[in-house]
Amino acid sequence: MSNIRKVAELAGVSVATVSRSLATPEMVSPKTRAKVLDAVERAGYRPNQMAVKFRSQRTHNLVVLVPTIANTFYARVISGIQETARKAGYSVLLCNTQGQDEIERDYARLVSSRQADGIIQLRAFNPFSGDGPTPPMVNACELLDNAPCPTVGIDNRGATYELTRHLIELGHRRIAMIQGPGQSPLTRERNAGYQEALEAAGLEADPDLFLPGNFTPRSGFEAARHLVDHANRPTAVVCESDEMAIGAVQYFKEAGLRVPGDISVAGFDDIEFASFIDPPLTTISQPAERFGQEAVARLIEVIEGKRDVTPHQTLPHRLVIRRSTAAAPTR
Amino acid sequence: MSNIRKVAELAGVSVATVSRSLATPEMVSPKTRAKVLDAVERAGYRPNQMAVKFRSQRTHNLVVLVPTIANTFYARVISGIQETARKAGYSVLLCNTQGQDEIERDYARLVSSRQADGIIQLRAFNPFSGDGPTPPMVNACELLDNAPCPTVGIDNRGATYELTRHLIELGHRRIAMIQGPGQSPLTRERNAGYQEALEAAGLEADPDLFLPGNFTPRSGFEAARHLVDHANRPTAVVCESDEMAIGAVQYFKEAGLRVPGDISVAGFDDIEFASFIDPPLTTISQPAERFGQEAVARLIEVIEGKRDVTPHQTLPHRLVIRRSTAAAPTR
DNA sequence: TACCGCATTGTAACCGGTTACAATTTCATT
DNA sequence: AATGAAATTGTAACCGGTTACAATGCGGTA
Repeated sequence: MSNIRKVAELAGVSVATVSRSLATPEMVSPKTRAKVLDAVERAGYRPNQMAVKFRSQRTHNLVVLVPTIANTFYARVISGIQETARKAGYSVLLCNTQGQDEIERDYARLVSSRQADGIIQLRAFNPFSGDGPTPPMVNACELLDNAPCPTVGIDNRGATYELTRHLIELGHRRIAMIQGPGQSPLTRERNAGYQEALEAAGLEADPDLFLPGNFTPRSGFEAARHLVDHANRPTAVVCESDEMAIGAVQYFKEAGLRVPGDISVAGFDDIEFASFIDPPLTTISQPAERFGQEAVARLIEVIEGKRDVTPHQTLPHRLVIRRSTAAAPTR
Repeated sequence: MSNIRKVAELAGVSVATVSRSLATPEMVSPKTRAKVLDAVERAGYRPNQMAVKFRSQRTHNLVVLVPTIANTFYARVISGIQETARKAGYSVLLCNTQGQDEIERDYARLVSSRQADGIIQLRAFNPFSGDGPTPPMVNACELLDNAPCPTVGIDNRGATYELTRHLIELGHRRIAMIQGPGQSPLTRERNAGYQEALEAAGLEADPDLFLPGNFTPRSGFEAARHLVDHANRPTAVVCESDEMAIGAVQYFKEAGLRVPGDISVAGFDDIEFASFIDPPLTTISQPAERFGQEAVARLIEVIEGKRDVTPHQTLPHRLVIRRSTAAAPTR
């Protein structure tokens, strides 16, 4: 494999001149540069980027921690990350972590071992906690409380409030909630928005209508089963993801219920399939690609040592009303 | 940032001994190793992996070229890649290419510039063509003809044949086909399987029933519109992806047709949503994660210079019959 | 012609590891 | 105690770039 010294020899100049011809051409006379470029061509020379990165102590790699790439919402965020990173000259090291702390800590070591300049986390977990000062990191999707890093997201509480309120305005009084996983701030925020909307309307929150889920269609399907079995069935369900909403709709239909005739279902995220199922889903649309774009922009600012990087960035969401929600059945 | 020389000084040994204590502990006496490990601890030393990679000329990075990460089938393949790569000590550089040759060639340079050891391509395009000898590369998903590299996939022709035959056996005579994008070998193979099944049953292929698509729900939706407008509407449709099948089903239902009562729809891939829509999709299940696993295994073999790496690997598919296909309506 | 300043080019140190080879130590054997 | 092989450790070159600093070349001016 040809290196800079071979090129220097071929061109009859020093290695420094070769390096400068490629990196800072304005420092080299046009005549010399032409000689060098010709030698580069003849030698089939490609700079060894590992050497460059090693020498410059800057890898131009970004680590992205994603719980599961098979989630279409995350896929959109990643597309945004990828696109912006590419434009800024960064490569993306994508890590599928299944939401496991241990795996995330493991991948986070890519930064500590200087294989990457920074990290974008899509989940509310700090893989560096207790490890000294946090390296450049940004959180996309979730707005953390007392975050150790800048975050990008929507107003989850407000969005869920709107979604719930939409159902209340349609006359629903018993409204169930199928939650996201664990006790992530995201789930907490959405739960809070739901509760607040009920309270504001003077409705009682029935703990039996508060079901756990994990963002997969299957978990929505299972949760729906519980609701149908419930003595006092709700007339509407808010789901914290479209995937779960799709699973729930499917269970209701299999159980012989009409959506939205007998029960209204709302989702969250507005994934592409949301408008291609029957009935098309009422949901909250999030600017997922922009999450990725902004997250990369913030991260690069941190990496480049910019001061006062915006700590929280709240992007706009949008309530999208489709046909899965309708007036509550008149008992 | 502490380096190996600081540790050596702290431990009172040479840098070589520090290096050996970490990389080949059996070459160092237990007593010395203990001293070194203690010094490593005290110095908070983390080896600079960029230096290691640069020196060893092996990056342990793999580039993955994916047309769009937002496709749940590709997402599964990537999960398989990721998992296997991780176990083998490789990191994955994920590149969303939107199926554009130029972007792919660009990312492929990550290998030529020695930022990665090899590349996994999910599309039928050789980003190195005309660039001298092809670096380590493997193609997952598509079985190329005269491939420049090992490939992993299913028997697309056979699978589509089975799927079409299933519809024929249900009594369908007019069967439409919504195709994949462009003239990829994958699309060609599937088209061929469809044609062969028709021929074998003595059916005429109507070119009007042969519609273009691009794997998205929207393209399936649009293609379905053409079919419904057609004077002599088909009674069944084979789609080359579940996404398109879901879009098609949605259009048929909006147009007042019953699926499968009036028209049967079959998909391809068996994505997670396939069983969570109404009606659940008849489809071909592919071992997507295994594509990724096997592709990585083959690629590592190539990288490590193993000879006679299996050139084509055909994995088993499975016809999954659900409720979106049924007997043809009796005129 | 001698001298100065600027543009261009060359020399060599450096980044942080790995490893070939040499030097030293250890320890069983004679 | 002397000997020698094996185990352990040290020295220094090396990977392929970048860049500080020194050296050289060139044109213009006194």
